Amino acid sequence: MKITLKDGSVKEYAQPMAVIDIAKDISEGLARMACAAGIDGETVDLRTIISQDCQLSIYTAKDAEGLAALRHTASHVMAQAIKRLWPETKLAIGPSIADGFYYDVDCAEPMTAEDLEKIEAEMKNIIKEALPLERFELPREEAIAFMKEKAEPYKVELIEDLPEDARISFYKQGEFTDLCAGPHLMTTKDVGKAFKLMNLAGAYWRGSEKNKMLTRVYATAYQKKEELEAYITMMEEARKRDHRKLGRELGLFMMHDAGPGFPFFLPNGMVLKNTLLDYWHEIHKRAGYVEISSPIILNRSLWETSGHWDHYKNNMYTTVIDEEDYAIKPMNCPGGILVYTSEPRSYRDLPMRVGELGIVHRHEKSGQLHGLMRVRCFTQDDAHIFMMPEQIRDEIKGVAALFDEVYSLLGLRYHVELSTRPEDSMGSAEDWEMATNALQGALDDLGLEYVINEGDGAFYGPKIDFHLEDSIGRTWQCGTIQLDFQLPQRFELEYIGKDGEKHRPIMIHRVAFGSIERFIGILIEHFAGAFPTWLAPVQAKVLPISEKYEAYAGKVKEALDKAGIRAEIDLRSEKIGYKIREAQTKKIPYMLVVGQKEEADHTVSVRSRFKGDEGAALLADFIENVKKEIAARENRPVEVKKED
RNA sequence: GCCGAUGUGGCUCAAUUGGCAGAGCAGCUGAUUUGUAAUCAGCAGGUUAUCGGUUCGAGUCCGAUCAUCGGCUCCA
Repeated sequence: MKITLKDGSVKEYAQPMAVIDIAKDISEGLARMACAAGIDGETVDLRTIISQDCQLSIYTAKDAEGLAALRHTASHVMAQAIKRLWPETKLAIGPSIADGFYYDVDCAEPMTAEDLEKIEAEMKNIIKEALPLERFELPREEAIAFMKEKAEPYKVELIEDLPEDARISFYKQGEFTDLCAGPHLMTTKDVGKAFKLMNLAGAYWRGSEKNKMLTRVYATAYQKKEELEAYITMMEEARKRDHRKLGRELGLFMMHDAGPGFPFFLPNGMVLKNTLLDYWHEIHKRAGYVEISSPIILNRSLWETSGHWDHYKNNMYTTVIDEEDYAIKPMNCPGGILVYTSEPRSYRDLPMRVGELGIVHRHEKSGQLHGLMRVRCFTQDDAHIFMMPEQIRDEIKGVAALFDEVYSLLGLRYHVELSTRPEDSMGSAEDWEMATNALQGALDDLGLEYVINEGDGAFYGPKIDFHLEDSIGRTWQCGTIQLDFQLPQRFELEYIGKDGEKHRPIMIHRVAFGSIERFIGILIEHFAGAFPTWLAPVQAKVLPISEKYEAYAGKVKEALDKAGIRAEIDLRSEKIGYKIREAQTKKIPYMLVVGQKEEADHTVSVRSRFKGDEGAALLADFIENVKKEIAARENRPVEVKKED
């Protein structure tokens, strides 16, 4: 194909097979695009062309697809480098992901951090070589033979899973060829310099722990060096907000070898926890919930009825008392159910919303603990709703709306997942359809966006999960709404209907925070420890300029105490700058500087952690304003200051 | 549980090839009495995660265990 460039010269190109061009020579790049897409290059200001299966698509350089192609090509370059350095290594898969890309490999010798540097160096060579990426296809059988010859068992397995009549595509760059659907950049040179190998991890082949564990090399790549640097800086900043670090610095919680996975809440953390629970009580009371408390240890026969003894025993702490088996509860549902069965129920009682702040213990395997996010003992802000089938949709709606209110108040971003009937489910198809429709209908009514996880529901019913983000973008399931047909049957729950007959209620299990511990972990990272005033363990700190003003400072503190504002006083013989610095690093919302002027005028000099020096205010006025701010549970802009 | 890494005062980190465990911050004591992000001096604080091994000698090398970190799997 001949193309005439802007300068009048004529260049000939092979039919593009895989093309992405982040060319500096825009006129040539545009010419290629014009050729490929059959459009007039001069009228288009696009920087990227990608071909997939010979179908050309055009993206701007900023498009996610363009970046994904860059990273995917980088992953091929990485695999090529690894094969050059250790030819015996077997390749598995190497996709682009949200923050970069990875490649799973099966290597004879364990890889080390130093190896990453070697790989990076070899990748630079490959990029310098500017190897063109050539796409070709083979029929399935030939493709299998091809990968067998290359002694790549994982690739063979992948191809064997493709349909009989499939034509399998490969991408070749120099001596290296990989099974791949594409798309890719035109040459290895186009990967550029903005890439970095991040770390090593283990990952099971095909995500199953029954399979061999492979070595996963994580890396990232960007189009521009500045973008890569910005990403690395962002990750460093994010690490400063790690709840484990802030939890220690702010005196919120601690861990101890005496109980791995069992968090200790420190005084400041308890204030935070209790404040959240006060809020929880308030909104649940308003939403028509009652609250109960059920025992932490219950006997074996109860757990057999609930099914936990059979299905969850490995995660349960059990003990023998007076020759009888007991278990510490891993979930609160049986307790709630026993309360339901404590007296006959009428349709008039339904829906019955039974809340419980239940402490549960689960023996999570050692490798899965993570600060407050994943612990072995936690408090669920649980509730069980017993209802008639026709009430499902409205109840779900009420619960989802309540969750949205909680997350919105705190400015938390979340995403919703709807999980549907799994293969080994119980209950009739009609029940499942009704329940799933109810969940979906409720989400639609509320206008909430959600993704559907087909077949990912619990065996007893479909569910809606609410996922929140931590500081480095990992998401954690917090809220969940689960419909349950099974436990009402196992416990033979009943209510007397309008018709005078016995009917079986349906249950919802739901948590808004999920676990208080995890939710606090999320909040610490979300606010970078600088909580809005209503949540801050210490809301104001009185800072006398010198000993001479201790008496007045004491009066100020007393007034704050009386007004219900959580206040402390700093009586050390330090300079005011030192006291401010410390209060600031402890992320206390208000610092009240008091000296001669303030004492004479009955004022306080207000320094806001967020806004800096705000000048003098009458003590009474300050108290009124802060009380209002606390009562309204005002949010605060999230910001991380330099020295925090 | 699996793969890889790490473990030194409360915290952050030093300690050349194996050769006397150190600093800053925090704490305590004293001096200082201070006006919006670090006043000065002194004191105290460690069985180098634990157990075992190699060695004349181990924070350092080897093994096991525990915990933590990054992932995988599982999950709130």
